[in-house]
Amino acid sequence: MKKEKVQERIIRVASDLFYRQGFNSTGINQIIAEADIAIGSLYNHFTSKNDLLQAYLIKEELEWFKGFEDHSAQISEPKQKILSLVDYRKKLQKSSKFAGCHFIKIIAELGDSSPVVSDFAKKHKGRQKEMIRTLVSEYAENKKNLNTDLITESIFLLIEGAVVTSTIDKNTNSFNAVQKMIEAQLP
Amino acid sequence: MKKEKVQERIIRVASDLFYRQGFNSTGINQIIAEADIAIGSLYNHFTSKNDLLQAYLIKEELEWFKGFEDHSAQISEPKQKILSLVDYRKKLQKSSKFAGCHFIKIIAELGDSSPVVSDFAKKHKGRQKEMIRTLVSEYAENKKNLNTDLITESIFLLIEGAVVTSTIDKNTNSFNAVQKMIEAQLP
DNA sequence: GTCTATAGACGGATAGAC
DNA sequence: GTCTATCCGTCTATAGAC
Repeated sequence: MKKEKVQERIIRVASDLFYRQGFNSTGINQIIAEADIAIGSLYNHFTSKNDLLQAYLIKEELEWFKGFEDHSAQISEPKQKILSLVDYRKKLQKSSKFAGCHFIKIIAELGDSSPVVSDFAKKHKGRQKEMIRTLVSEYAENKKNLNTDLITESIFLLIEGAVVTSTIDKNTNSFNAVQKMIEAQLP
Repeated sequence: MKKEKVQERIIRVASDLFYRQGFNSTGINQIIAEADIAIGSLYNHFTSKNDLLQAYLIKEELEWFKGFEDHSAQISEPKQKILSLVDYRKKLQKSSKFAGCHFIKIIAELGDSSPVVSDFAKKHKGRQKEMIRTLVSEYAENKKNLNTDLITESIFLLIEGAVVTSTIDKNTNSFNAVQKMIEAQLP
């Protein structure tokens, strides 16, 4: 196992705190304390707290897609892969104790105050939706009369709704309805 | 027109700021400046900033249901009333410049740090869902073979997903898919 | 890289005079 | 109700010594 570099440790600790406590509620002092580094060291690697926020978003973006790839590696059939995506989001919610989606959270906290962050979140969600669209299109290839655009959009919205609902309810019930709806829409 | 009392003005200004900027990003000083009152006056009406947060949530809860009542007053047919709910959420998003759902926002910002707030949001979403359930049940009365529980859950999730998606995308496209899905599920 | 010190602004909240 | 002054803490960020 490779030794974790200082910069990586900073990002890991900061990401964890940003996610669990919120960006505004997390101070520089807490980050350096938990990462066990000096403040000078932090500002040697990052120019500002906002710079750390960028690194956080990039890290979560990469991990999200990498995590799904690993989770669904054994599955090739499109419909099963879509159901595996639902299962992936459910798993993420459970392992984070229902902390919610990183990108929905940061947008809720920052609003439009940071165009860079808004843009990043928008593109991230766009990539998620395109991934679903690809899978739905694959599934629809040898079927007929399937409205792939509407199915894509509704699966995407159902999953997003299930994530926010499970964050509020602190359980995974909402994902079950999503799975049933997908079964109904992909006969 | 009745003259707005000081306490009402404080709540109105604070609510607006909490919603647009976020709770943590809104300071007491900004609230008293925009409400044009003295700080002593604020603490005469509210014991703390958290006390103001409670008042904010209660206000938004009441206004949400009152707003929907007004919006759908002319409509009695259940299916049309559900579609009117979608239209209501769309309208709220447009008029707030896509600032999102008050309750999803505050949960995203505070996480589990305030059980009172978490509980309030959970109950609010529960009331929304029960309202949908009532309408779906009414609709299903003289139909057969409709899974009202699943339809209720999926409509609720679709709407929640559409709200967060429209908040990120800054447009109302997502609501169109919801309306089409409802049409499909309520034949 | 480490440490401590500190700037400078702002946070919530309180007290006293009017 | 208004006003000003102030306490005390925390915030991000910088500077200097080792």
